[in-house]
Amino acid sequence: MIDRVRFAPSPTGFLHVGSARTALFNWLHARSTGGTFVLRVEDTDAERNRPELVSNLLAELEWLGLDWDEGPYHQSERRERHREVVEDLLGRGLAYLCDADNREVDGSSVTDGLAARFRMPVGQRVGFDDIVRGEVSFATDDLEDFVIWRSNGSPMFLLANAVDDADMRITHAIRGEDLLSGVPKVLLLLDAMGAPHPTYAHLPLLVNEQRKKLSKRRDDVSIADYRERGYLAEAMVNYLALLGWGPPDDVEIRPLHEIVELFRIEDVNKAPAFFDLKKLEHVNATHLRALPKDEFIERVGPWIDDAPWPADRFDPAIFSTMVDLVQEKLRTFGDTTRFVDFLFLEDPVDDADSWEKTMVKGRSAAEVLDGTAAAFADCAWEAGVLKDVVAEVGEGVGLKLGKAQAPLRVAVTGRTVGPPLFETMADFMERSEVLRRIARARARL
RNA sequence: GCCCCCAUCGUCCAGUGGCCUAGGACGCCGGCCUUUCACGCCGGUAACACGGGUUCGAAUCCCGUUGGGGGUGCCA
Repeated sequence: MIDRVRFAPSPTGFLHVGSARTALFNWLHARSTGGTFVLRVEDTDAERNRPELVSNLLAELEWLGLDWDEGPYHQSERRERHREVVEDLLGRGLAYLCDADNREVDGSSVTDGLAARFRMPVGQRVGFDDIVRGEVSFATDDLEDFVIWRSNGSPMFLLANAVDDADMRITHAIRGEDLLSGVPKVLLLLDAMGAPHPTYAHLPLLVNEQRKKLSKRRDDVSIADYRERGYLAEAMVNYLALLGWGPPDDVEIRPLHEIVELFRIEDVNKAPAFFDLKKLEHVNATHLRALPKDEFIERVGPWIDDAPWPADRFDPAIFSTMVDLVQEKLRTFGDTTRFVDFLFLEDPVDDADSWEKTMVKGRSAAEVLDGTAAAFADCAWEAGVLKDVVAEVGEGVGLKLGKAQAPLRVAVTGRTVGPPLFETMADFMERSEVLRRIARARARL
């Protein structure tokens, strides 16, 4: 029998990184074992039963490359089946109807205004063998009768979850540890239906710096936000795979297809993992550098289209050459424009920190600008020559090239950080424009 | 409160009784390279929460303590 796993998100309007990690681990298990990955939308709550919320979710899963084999099924479309199970339980006395004050009411069919509760057995212990956690058990005496059908005529999550897992013949329920304590109730429900138990694997939670479950309010948890900031899908899934799992050969940064080969759900750890943006950036930068130039240019397109310069000043040919100079310096696609914007902007940006650092606190800014302006006026317009000129001017005021080029760089590009300066000026900028920018900066001093 | 889970460098991962004077990665700190930044290279910092057992031997097994987290809805 082949394994059947499912990702069963509740549509909240966006894909949360924790959910993405759960989806990824389910997908990895399916792909690495030749199993089936089912997508099921848990929208029993009427509030969440909105198509546009679901389509966002699907789009992000597709972006991550997590393709599903079945579904998406919608729990909201299975209400009759859920009702049937509830009424069966009522008929057998395993559940009972109750009113708004939680008083038991006679009857064996669900009616408007009445909820149904599952009757918790007394004195039992419900246990299971979790793939990542081992043996886990709960005493039914610590649990209470729980609602399985709402008075508004809809099934509750646990009921729908149990019925759907059974009907869809799910063999492995791989999901977040926050759902661990709901397992005994589901098991009891499955037993009542005479359905087999799936094997559970509860993944450690993703936590923030305070070691609390990642929260929508305080933390950056939206996959879409990371995508928009210029993170690569391949970096995102690569990093997510590293939270709670590690490759046996210690090679952390690698393509998804290799992870599929190495992944085993039994190797997942139990301890919560901190979502470390610094490491994500490192993983992303590594994948970004590895992109072939053509592909980089194609994929960075949206950020270029969105750049702060006037569209008619942009020159694709210049940009293409600049890619050779800046691709290795970037951490995300979103970083790209600030490395090249000075070439396409009328005037360089005014970056306060850069100005402060070189023009105000730096030594001899005026002398360097005056000296280079004078020498640039009639020297050969070649990178090597420009470099020699700046080195010479620097020498005159006791600065090495590294320091001497700083004011010039800020005058021309607006920033202390950027591509190699002399090559860029010689190849892509007019002498007159460079002189204009030097003069412009000099006037501000 | 009650129930459940967790516990190796700041962080992620390795380690499943001897190969551990605990390994890799991110970060951080030095150095090299260098026209900035980055990359690359070299080096460094830094951990088995604590206390009892079991054993010839424990990061690895057991118990307890402490700490942290999750759950405890007619949300999922």
